[in-house]
Amino acid sequence: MKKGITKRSEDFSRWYTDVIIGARLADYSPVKGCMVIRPNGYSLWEKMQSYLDKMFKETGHENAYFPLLIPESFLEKEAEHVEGFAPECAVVTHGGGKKLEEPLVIRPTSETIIWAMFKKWIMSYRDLPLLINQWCNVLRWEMRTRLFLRTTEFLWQEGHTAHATAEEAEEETLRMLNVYQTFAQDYAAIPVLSGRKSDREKFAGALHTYTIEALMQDGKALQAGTSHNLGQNFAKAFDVTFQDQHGKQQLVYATSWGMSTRMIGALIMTHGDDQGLVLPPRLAPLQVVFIPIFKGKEGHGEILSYIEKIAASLDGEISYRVDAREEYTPGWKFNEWEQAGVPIRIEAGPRDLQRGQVVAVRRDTGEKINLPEDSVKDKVREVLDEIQTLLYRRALGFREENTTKVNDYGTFQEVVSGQGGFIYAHWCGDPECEDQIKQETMATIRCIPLESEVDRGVCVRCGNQSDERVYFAKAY
RNA sequence: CGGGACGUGGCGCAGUCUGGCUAGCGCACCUGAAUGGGGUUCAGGGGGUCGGAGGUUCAAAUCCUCUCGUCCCGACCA
Repeated sequence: MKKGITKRSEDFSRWYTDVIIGARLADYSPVKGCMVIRPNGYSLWEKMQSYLDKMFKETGHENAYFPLLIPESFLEKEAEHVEGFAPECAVVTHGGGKKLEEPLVIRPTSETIIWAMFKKWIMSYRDLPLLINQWCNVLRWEMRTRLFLRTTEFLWQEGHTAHATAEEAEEETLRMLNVYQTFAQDYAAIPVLSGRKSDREKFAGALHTYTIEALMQDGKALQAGTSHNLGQNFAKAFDVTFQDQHGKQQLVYATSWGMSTRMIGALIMTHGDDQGLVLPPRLAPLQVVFIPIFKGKEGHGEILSYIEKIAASLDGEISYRVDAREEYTPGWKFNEWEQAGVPIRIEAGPRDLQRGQVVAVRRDTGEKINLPEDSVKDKVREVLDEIQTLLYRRALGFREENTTKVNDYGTFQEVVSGQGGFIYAHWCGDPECEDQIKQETMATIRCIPLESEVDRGVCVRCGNQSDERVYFAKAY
């Protein structure tokens, strides 16, 4: 008997929502487009934060915090930036019961206020590079929202750096793209394609944008992190200059990069199954759950102390919990913890106690393994690693199966509307073609690979010369 | 903003067309007992005035008018 979760094959969107509700990651809030992140979801976010934060620090960045409210005029300083963000900004017009002299925008991203501050802090080349990150919430007034994927308010991290040269800025942009890629693959077990965005898809105000793109189980792509080379656009807009070694005033070069709670959506849609959430062990807030199997009224205490003893041997290295609730049956608990995505479940009942073993069950494969009492710790550690690896391989296999090299527009349209996935095809570089393709097929350019082998061909849409292939897909 | 649908205990719904019994069901919740290796069973129990306002009527969840809200589809997007 199954209830609660819609099958993926039946309705992927509903499945996605069911998984989130079932795993208690989040819930709908009274405010349209906003969500409440519940403890299960938030602890997952904290786990992500801790790894990312460590990587940011290792690459020389420091955390800081800038205000939520930004003078409206700041947003207007960089032409392309205004155009990109103005429509989705929430604006505060009143405060303290009075109309404000200048409206304040709730940050949709913090480039403007940060660069207003950078102007004060950067005088000389000795002040560079300036490497700042902030963890915060941002607000974007979206038309259509979905839990974790697109909500009006979301949590993220935004890095903002200032450099003396264009080369350094570019290097930084790619370095952070690489951090994101490492995080996605090694921690979230999500294979990603990295590359550059087309001009149409790039960040408003950037010279160019790099992205990591993941493929979800329904064949749609999801942008999971972006890194922007902002060139001197914001330095110009906010007049941020420094004096170089030769005494000359120069404009500063900038980057910014971000990863958001959307990553949780990516996690769900990459690894989840019809039973619910499946978490990669490295990000799972809870890695092992112990479930005592009681028989009759007697002996509950013995089973529990048997479990407690074994569980205690994991302490410090592996996060676990003992679910000793009496009011639920084992089967009920199995389902509940499966929905929550816990990587390993360990059952122990009278039979196990007698044999001096426990039964471990893998969330990813459902495989049951008998573990002798004294080998639990080593074995669990080993299986967690295996799960981590398998999840990545499985996802990678899926992406490979769903990446199609296409040479003509007919096939292109067929694949987009049929199988979906990534389509690796020639594009001439003309935004006009890109637009046409989007209108006709709903597919967009997800990324232009950084180093593609020279592969001469013709644009799928217009037939003009093309030297490289790009990845197309329908996207979230 | 355009097209469609829907608002009835916490959640999901029936009842509305064809006004009329005490507004019903499933899940969840509470109490008790048995059960316990894949959502256990039985018994008992609490909780709604039908999104809101107005109107028609002897009588409105049901008909009419207005209003508010939500969801889905499209134009925008980490």
